[in-house]
Amino acid sequence: MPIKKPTDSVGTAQVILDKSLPLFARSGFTGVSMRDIAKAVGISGAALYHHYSDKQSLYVAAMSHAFADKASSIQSALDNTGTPEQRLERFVTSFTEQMANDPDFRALLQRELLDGDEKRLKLLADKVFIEPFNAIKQLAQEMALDCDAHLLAISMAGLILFHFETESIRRYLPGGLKKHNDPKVIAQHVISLLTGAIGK
Amino acid sequence: MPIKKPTDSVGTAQVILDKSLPLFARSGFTGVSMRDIAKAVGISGAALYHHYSDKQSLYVAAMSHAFADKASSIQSALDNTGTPEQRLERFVTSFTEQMANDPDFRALLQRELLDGDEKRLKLLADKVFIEPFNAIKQLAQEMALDCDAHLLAISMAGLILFHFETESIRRYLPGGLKKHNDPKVIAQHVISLLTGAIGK
DNA sequence: GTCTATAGCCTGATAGAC
DNA sequence: GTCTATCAGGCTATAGAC
Repeated sequence: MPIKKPTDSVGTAQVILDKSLPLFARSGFTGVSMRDIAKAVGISGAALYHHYSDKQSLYVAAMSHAFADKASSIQSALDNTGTPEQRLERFVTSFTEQMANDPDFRALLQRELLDGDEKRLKLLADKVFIEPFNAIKQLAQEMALDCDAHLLAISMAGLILFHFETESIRRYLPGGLKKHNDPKVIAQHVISLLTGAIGK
Repeated sequence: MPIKKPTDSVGTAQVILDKSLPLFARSGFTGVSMRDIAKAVGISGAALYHHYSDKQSLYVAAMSHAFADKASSIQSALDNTGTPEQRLERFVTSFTEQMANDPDFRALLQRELLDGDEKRLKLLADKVFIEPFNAIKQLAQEMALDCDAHLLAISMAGLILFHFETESIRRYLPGGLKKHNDPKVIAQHVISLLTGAIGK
């Protein structure tokens, strides 16, 4: 049971992050105003500045908060037990499921790749992706010794993420079906492709 | 030699599209002001409204213009001569090269996938991607009869595009090298992966 | 910590001269 | 077709009461 603090400022600061994150994910930094966030939180615009010095700080805090949560859950799919094939299957299935369940994270990631400055991208890399990326690289190396592990690790992530990125337009492309948005179907397809079952 | 028009409005309207496109690609719809565009073109803000009724119309016109150009050049890499393997190799090489040479198109595509409304996404699908997508689907079918062609076509495009999407962050990920941004290296990697040379 | 009020700037868009 | 001038409103951020 947490000790009751003399002020409730910490609580509000957290609520601001939680409420602003989906707004930033949906509309981007320039597409969301401090008024929008204040309205979503249920306080006045001026009160936001009691917790964060400016809009940029609020954005970075919201982003860091969201990314810190993801880092550990991605990592959890990467234990070292079993054959490389089993570990690949486990990782792809888990990562696909996690991405499917978090559209806000996906959108925020895409926006950062487009608009993030050096500092924010380095934060994103260090805080979220370096550890799982290294594990995937190692996995990639075990499965394909003669292939550039960095390239393959990127390809693995891209194979999964691109299906979600294109969800909005696949609806208008021939052969697009509901099941193509099912994480189980996507994961199985990616596993087949990566294990060379396709095109051989 | 074109007949000289009594007005030069067509010329200016085109210049506006050409100058505004890189701005929209770099900063997005909400990140660019009509004043920014006017300054880039070299006319006053008010003059823009002589050519386009509002900001949204200008944006859609610029987008359509850029996408119309791309459609034919993507299509040109998809003739039907040679074995499926040769056709795959030719398409991947050409598509990768084209994407590498047009960062504005890539950025605009990513932004539309994030922010495009139904109407714009349908336009993008019909005007740019349906034809090449069908050709890739057919190619995919010939190379992997038991695999969902729609899924595989998306994967092929994703394998290529994701390497460019992550250019900004791969710099901070372990094993990232300059050569990973070379379209020849990327294309060769994707071809290897798709033809099952990796992971088998 | 939160409020109301507001400063100062930038925005999309328009009016009307030339 | 392009200009200058301007409007009405939204924006970030601050001041000061409670």
